[in-house]
Amino acid sequence: MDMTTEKHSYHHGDLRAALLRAGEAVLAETGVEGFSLRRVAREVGVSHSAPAHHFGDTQGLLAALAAEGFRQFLDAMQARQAACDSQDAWELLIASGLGYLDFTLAAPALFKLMFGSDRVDVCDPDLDASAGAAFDHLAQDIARLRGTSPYEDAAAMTDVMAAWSMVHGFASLLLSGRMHPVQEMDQPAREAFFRQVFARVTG
Amino acid sequence: MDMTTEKHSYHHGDLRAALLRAGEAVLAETGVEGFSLRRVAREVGVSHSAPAHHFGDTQGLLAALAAEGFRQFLDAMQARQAACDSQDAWELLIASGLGYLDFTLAAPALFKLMFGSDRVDVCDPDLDASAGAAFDHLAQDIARLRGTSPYEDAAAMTDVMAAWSMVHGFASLLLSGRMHPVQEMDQPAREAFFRQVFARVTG
DNA sequence: ACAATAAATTGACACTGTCCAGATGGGCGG
DNA sequence: CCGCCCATCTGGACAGTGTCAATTTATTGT
Repeated sequence: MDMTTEKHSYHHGDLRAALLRAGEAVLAETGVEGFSLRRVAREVGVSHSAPAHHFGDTQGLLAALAAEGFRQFLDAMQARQAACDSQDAWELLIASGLGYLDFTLAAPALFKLMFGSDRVDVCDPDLDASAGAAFDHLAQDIARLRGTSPYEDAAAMTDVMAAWSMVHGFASLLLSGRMHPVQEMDQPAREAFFRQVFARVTG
Repeated sequence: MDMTTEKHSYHHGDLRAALLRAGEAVLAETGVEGFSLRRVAREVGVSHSAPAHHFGDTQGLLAALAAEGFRQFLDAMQARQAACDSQDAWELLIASGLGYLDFTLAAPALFKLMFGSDRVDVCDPDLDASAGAAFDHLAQDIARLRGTSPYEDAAAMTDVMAAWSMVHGFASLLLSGRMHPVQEMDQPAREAFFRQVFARVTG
């Protein structure tokens, strides 16, 4: 009766996890548009329609990958904050922004999938939850900075949207290849430039 | 001679323009990921491989569509500025931002193609030119506001990047469906909210 | 042990993009 | 006026793709 508890090896071991791992690799290699379910199955060494039993269709697997992506995304922001010397609220917000950029540059295809693609089922509850957790993290950063929760204070929510728009636009344009001046910078220069840009958010 | 729709010309007047028109419609209907070259050909009423003679492959047609998109994009910003009462530099910049949003919401699939897709040939010279023209427009807005050209003054270029990141992030998140509070607003409320957010850029 | 059932395979269908050999007909020099 | 060249367009072929249906395989509960 137990449905999907990872107890023992069924046929493959646990195909679901293997498919996710291979799916992420294929996504990184081919991009969202070139992503192929059959290719992922081939990579793992199972038949072409094995994935359907775990994820339904392509949208299902991509939604699972996007959900996993949002968790890594949150991790990247928290990692930067953990490595932050100061505990100043503003420095911590900057750290989140730098983590945002870290993730974007480390996993561009995943980033595009999470934010740009039509091929992912946006109604997936797991995806919605992990995306919500990432949003909450940013809201918390602003709450620490402003002293009020964005969920109660409209002005603080405006701050959240401004900060999010700024860092997301910066990351997104960087990936789109249309921000030539910044693209040629090395990492330290790019981060210094980002600090200058992001400083505008507070006013 | 006559360029209006005349039926069943064995060599079809100008197929290139017809393919672009149909391509835009198909793109709007199916999105980037569902875009199909054969579908476009079917829509126009020619054989499935006719488009290749004008655009090479799918990337070629999509690049042409993206280039056309950047021109409409520039038009949208200029239209808002033309309808702007004040000639104040700040108000004109805001108008560009509102035009940016107009275009994004009117042609979401085209927007995603222009900025997010891997399926477009980014080296296409026509695409590069029209994208550059749109960028120049924004640079001019900042030049008018700051009194110095971004191409000569690094601080002004930082302003350009900040303004562009902000409006692009806002538009992009709106499309991605992950900015729920703003999504439920009607147009006047959304524009008022955008003004609040965008005001952060100057400080 | 045996049957129920989840997991994975196989085959089919309708698509897709791209290549290639072949028709079609307009524009050009003669 | 004719006939030829060649860009334009056609239709078939091939290798992929996603998704559905019917089977086979192996694990689990009783």
